[in-house]
Amino acid sequence: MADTLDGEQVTKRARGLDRAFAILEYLKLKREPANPNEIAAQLGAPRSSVYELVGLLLRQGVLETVDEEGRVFLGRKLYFLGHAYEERYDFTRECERVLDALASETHETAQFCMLDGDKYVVVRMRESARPFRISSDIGQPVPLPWTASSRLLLGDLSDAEIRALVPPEDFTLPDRTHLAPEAFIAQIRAATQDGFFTMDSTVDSFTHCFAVPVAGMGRTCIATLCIVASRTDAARNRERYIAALKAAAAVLSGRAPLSAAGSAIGALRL
Amino acid sequence: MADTLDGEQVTKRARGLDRAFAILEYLKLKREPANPNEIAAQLGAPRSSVYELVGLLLRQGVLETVDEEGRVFLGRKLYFLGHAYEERYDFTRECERVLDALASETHETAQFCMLDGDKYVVVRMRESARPFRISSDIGQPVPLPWTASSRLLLGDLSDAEIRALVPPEDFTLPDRTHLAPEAFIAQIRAATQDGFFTMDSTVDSFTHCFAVPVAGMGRTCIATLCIVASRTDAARNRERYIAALKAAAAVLSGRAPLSAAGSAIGALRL
DNA sequence: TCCTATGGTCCATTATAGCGGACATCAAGC
DNA sequence: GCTTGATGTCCGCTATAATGGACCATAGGA
Repeated sequence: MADTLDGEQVTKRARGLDRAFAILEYLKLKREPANPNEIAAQLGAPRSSVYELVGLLLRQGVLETVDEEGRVFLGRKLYFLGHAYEERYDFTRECERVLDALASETHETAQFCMLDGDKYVVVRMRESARPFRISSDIGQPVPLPWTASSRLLLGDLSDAEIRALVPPEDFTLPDRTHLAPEAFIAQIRAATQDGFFTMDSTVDSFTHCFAVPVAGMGRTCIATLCIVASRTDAARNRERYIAALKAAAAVLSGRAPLSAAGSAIGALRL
Repeated sequence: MADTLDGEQVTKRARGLDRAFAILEYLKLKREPANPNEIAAQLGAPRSSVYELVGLLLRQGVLETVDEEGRVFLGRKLYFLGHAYEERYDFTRECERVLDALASETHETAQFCMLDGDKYVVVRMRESARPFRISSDIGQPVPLPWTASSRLLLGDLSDAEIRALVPPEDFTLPDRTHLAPEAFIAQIRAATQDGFFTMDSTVDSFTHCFAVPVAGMGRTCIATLCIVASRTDAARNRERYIAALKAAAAVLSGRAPLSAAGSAIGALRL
């Protein structure tokens, strides 16, 4: 497997730092410990390199040994760094309150979502009491075309930028059907115009997703607020949910971290 | 300034990975954005190296650009990685509940603390409604001798290991007085024997700290639970607080992450 | 018993990452 | 205007990090 962030030119040797974060990313995705051997195999990276990197990361407390078989997982240091990130933006507190309000008002699952490179991620979430499980966990990257939010998140990019950003394979939906990039872009333009987007979930067959943009930093959409509801609920309460989302987004708009703005553009620079 | 983790032998060139995490650590401590120039100066690192590293970390989303002047801060990717760490241990949920119980029962600030290399850190905290501010933020490293918890956290180490672990300068307390290592070790032995330790805060003049050990993974203390109270409250409720802490620790003991066990030992290996 | 798969260490080679220092820019102070 | 300091870029040198592959140990399975 090649680099996740593929650099400008094809180099023979990978940079230690990039490999290190590939290891962390792998563990984040897998969500359970692994031994260096396995990590190397899954990453397609040289074993000797991975063993060395893992050793370094262990020394730093960025990885931790989990059992006697040498398996490792993400370490406490990452927790502290993540905590410092959170603390920086009192914006996050605002976000929590807005999600609470949304969830208690609609009794549905409410999410705050952003771009992470060329993927969509849920940043914060308030789960409803409803029995069904949600598609995506916090921080787990999801191909953009699979999500309602992406129709808003990419609103500030040109057609060419969108095509450059989204990997071709991401246009294949979970049900193996293919979404034409033109159709995707058309939906983006319409959604950005409307100020909301809704669609049936692509990852299950019984939920419907609502998304509205959170504006800020001179961009029309640096994040989205979403509701995930059962399709029957969604049909019954469509207008109410959209109104609730728009009201919530109004609270948040203009308060999000500046850094959010650089996200998609940063990915394009590569 | 030399490496924070000083390696075995003195090498001329620092490793990129170590520098990178030194940068992250610096920003975590500073708790606000900085430009690469300043980071390099503060770290005593070559500017060209720091500029390159910062560039790489920005590409990874581990750092984020914060303003037009090129200042950077910790990035969203760290938040996601930290979140994955948290999620891994349902132990954390248990911890939250225990802290809530402690806080509501005592109306004091309750903390869950661990070792981080050769420092003490607060991992989780429930702040009381009392007006005074707490000494230490989550994830901020504090010299061990300054804290009540350290008298328990180091209980499994030998005298020699303790002397090797704690940097000499850390024996100088915030009020500039010096604590003799022998006295420190004697307190550790006594506290470990007693199963608790209390002392007036070293960082302010009006609070008193209570700490009890959380056992697990074959060690007598992998973490501590603490209460920070005003000195008058502390005197009035001493026995009650200790009892509450011991009960809370009993709930947690045996459930903490295995990885915690490696912490102090790992630091000694260097 | 041998054979194979899995997990981990070690080492020489060489591409390159980290470094130092030159250079450019801009703003402030005198 | 000239100087100074703070910021960022660029480039060549060389110490060394990343690599491939040999090697070893262990555990099953045939």
